[in-house]
Amino acid sequence: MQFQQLLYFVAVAETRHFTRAAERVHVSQPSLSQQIRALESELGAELFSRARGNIGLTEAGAALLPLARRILADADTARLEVQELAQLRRGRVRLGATPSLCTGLLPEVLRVFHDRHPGIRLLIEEGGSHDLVRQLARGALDLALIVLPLPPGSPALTTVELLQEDLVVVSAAAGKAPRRPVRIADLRDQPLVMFRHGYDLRELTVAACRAAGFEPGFTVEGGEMDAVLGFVRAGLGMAVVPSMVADRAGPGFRVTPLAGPGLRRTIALAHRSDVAPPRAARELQRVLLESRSL
Amino acid sequence: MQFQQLLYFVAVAETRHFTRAAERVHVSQPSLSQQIRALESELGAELFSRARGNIGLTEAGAALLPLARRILADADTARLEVQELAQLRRGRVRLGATPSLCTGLLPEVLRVFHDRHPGIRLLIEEGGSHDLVRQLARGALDLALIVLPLPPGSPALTTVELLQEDLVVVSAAAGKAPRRPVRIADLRDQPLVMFRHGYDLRELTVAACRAAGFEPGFTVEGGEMDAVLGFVRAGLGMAVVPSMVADRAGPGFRVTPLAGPGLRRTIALAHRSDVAPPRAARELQRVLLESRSL
DNA sequence: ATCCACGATAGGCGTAGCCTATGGAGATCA
DNA sequence: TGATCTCCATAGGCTACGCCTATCGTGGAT
Repeated sequence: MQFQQLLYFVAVAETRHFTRAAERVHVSQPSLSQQIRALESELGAELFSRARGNIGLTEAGAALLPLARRILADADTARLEVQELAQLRRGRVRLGATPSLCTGLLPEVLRVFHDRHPGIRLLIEEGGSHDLVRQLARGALDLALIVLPLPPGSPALTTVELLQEDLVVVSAAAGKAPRRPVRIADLRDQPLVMFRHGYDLRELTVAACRAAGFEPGFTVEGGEMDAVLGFVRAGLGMAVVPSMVADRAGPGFRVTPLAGPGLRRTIALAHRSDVAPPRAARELQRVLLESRSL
Repeated sequence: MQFQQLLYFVAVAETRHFTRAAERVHVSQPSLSQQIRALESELGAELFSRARGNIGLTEAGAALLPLARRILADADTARLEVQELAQLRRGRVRLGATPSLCTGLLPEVLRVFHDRHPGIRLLIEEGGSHDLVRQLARGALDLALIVLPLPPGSPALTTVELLQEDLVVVSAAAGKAPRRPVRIADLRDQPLVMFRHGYDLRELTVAACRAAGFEPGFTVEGGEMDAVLGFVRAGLGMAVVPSMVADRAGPGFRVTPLAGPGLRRTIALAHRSDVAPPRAARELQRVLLESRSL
């Protein structure tokens, strides 16, 4: 049984005419006749009663017709569905990102992407780089924005550097924070507000303090980015955050750059190396990389 | 898109393994790979993520899978249905027969047929030969038991002689009917009970009387075979009926053969010449012809 | 480092499906 | 009745596709 045989069969059943059916399906009449014969022979029953000038369905033909129609319709549906997925009219992308990027970079980029491909659902997984890497490997994410370098022992991921961001110190506008760049060492004995475990920023900041020779102390600890900023504005202490976040934090903050080499972190796009990401994920990756040059 | 491509696709989706899928569908692994590629290329999307040792469906593949399954299931159903029809496990025969045959020949033959093919519905149309011929031509009947010769101007029908039956005179057992064969001419001035219009027996009997030089008169006229026999038994008159019917009529009747050439009629099976009857009808025809030799 | 498992690639073969040309059998009309 | 027309079936040839075997390439395991 072949699709074109069913197609020809339906055409003959509907036109009650071999020649006209052949025209309708764009094959020569003998080819159509031959295929109908082949179908009949395979099924072991005549499908049409071939009376001169009055072609009609046999019982077997009548039984086959609705099934043939449904099979052809399903095949069309299949083509359409897959095409829509391929053409980004439908689908989804599962994107992982660190909390700071979720508030900083993503909103604008996702808006652009959504405007271009309104049919694609965007599923955002907010988490630390470490968790994101694991989820990528598991196939639970298509794409993730992570902080380089990858933790040691990571599965095979392909990464593309997206941007580097400087870390800055934010404090309450009414506070006593200096305006000139500060060194990490200057943070010794300063009240600090710190993110919950899981934020790469936490590990990075703590490591920097230790490198400068002191163990930081936290007046408040835990909470997401917004909470931390709130604590800072309330005067509970300072915090080290990406400059991008600090810039958007609004009034009530004093932003102080870090002196010397400062602190930077490299944000990269990552996906599994062994599997090409879905079409929609590749497109989102493109949009993300494109956003870099804006 | 081809059926075997969908079959291979489902096999790979279910085994998550090209080599094992190839074994399952009994083709070589390269052939299967090639067909999957062809399908992917036609649909314009990858269907599988080919990670080492972990073949998985892409979104497109996931969208296709249920449709592919349904298409294949429908194809199987189609094969099965048509085969059941062809193998006489299902279906119907529309058989036309004259009233006398319905009561005489048919019950036994239909019982035999039904025992052999319990899935076939038997639709019996009782009517005069003339009507039956018209219904055959219209395609409303597959097969009919008619009286030969065909009326002039009949459409193209193929007939097979089935049997010849003698006509006899039945009368009430208590009546004065002679026991020796009678001639048609002897029926002059005898009270006759006659079938309704439409019975071929009526035309035949009346024609025979006229040929013998008289116009028959009827004491009762109309009614089906059973009614006529009832009138005869009640002593209302005699009737000319097929010997087969007379034999089964039971007690209360005297059966008198007709002398000389007598009256015979030829019963034949008829079907349209331009269309082969359905499988089930051909089978019924076979059983009918077979019954002749019993 | 070597081997193994597994999917991809290459090349050859047979046939299935399509084409054009033609046959043959009912309808139709002069 | 015969000529023509219509329409499906048949014949023969060509191409392309699907299948095969043999081999390669590459990750993962020993």
